[in-house]
Amino acid sequence: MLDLKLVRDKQEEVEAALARRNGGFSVTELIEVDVALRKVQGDWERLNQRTNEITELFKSGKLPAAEMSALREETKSVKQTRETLEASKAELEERLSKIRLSIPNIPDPSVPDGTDETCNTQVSQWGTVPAIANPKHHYELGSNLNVFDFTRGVKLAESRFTVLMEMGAKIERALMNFMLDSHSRRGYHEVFPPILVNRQCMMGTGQLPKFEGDFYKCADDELYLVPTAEVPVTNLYRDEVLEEQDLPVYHCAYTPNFRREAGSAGKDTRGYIRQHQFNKVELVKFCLPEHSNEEHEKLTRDAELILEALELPYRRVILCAGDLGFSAQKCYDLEVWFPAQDKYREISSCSNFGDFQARRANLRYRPADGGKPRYLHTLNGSGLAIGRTLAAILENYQQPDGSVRMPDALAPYLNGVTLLTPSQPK
RNA sequence: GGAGAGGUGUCAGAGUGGUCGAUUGUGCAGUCCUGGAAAGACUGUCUGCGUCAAAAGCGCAGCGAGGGUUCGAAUCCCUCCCUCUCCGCCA
Repeated sequence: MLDLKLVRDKQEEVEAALARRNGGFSVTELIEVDVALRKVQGDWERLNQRTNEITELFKSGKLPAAEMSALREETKSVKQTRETLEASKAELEERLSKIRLSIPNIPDPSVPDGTDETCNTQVSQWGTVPAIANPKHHYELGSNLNVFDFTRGVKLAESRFTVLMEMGAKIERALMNFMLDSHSRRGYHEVFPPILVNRQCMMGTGQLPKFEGDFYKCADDELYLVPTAEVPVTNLYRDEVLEEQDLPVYHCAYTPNFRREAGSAGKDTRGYIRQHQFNKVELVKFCLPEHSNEEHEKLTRDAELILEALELPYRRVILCAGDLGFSAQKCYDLEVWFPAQDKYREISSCSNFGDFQARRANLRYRPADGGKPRYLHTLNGSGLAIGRTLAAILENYQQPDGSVRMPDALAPYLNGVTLLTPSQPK
């Protein structure tokens, strides 16, 4: 949610910044409604003032009977006018909040121009792409190694659900623990939040109201399956005021994630890359506004360290303004190398939201000097998407005979298993 | 799921329908006192919106949420939500 005062004072700058996104957002209607609302509110407040005056007169004690009934009459008419005003006030407020909730965040000045993902630019690159002759896809390798059972996943749910079998299940669990342990060592406090969250949470981080159809929702309860741990973890401190000295706050969390939209693109119809349900370890930060850029770099670095520990080649790209997510003001994607696809694929997305989510979720901190509460800044990033990590390991660590080595970093988590071979018993 | 209790300011906890943004205690900040601290004394200490260049000031709103009664509601009535306790059912 944008700062209304900023929009009022710097309409043209805001509009120009929003124009860098796709979709042509305008704030003219917002301004109109805001002006109208403030006028109605002023009128309404003056009526309240009069009502309060009349109440005072009654309180003072003995009023002549004639005056009392005159005042009663006046209150009646004031009440009528007020009801009319209240109706339009409510309508304007509704419109205003609807508009505000549907306008995305302003791209940071350091975000490059561009219309879509083809305009994203590489910032850095790590590792060397392995030389593999005729690399197999992760889903071929994984099926042969009894890591994935795609067919039964569909039987149990529907397409884009997969059963992890045997070592598949174990590696997934190992990755989860490895990631959480690594981040914990770097100061991220681990939490394990509810997987179902209420509507307010989804509004707070910006998933709703705009993308209603993208999520799984309970039929009989106002609850949603989380599309990312970002939602519950960012909402941990919703409607709270943190102390400045407690900032920054770092959290890491594992959750499964559920996304309906995952199938709509028609991409990655095979394999384990794009599922309706997938596991992820998420990093979330709350910090002072003046530190969020620096914290963003550090957070992205913390996600990269997981890829480096697993020795997976990757690159960092900065998203152009047109590809930026709704709530983000700046975002780096980490893309891991997939040999069989012969390209880098997204495995982490690290965003700085500025105060956009903080306004929606009412996340504030009390300055150390005791001043008024201010909105803090929120950030998050995948650290990492576990399923894609598993897929990337299969492809990058594959051997010519169809077996797959395991990354050294996972050794403590795999009970000594260092190699997956097709002959492995079921 | 059944029965009961309750939702007020950092917390605890008052509040005959008007004098309540709200007693008091506690916490916090400042001043005094002290060699220093504790204790004690005093003062201050909620948030949002509007007005204003800004601050002060002023106005409006807020006692879980939403309605109703009334000249006037934290206080009365209705609906909803949430929390707690006991029972049941379970992991």
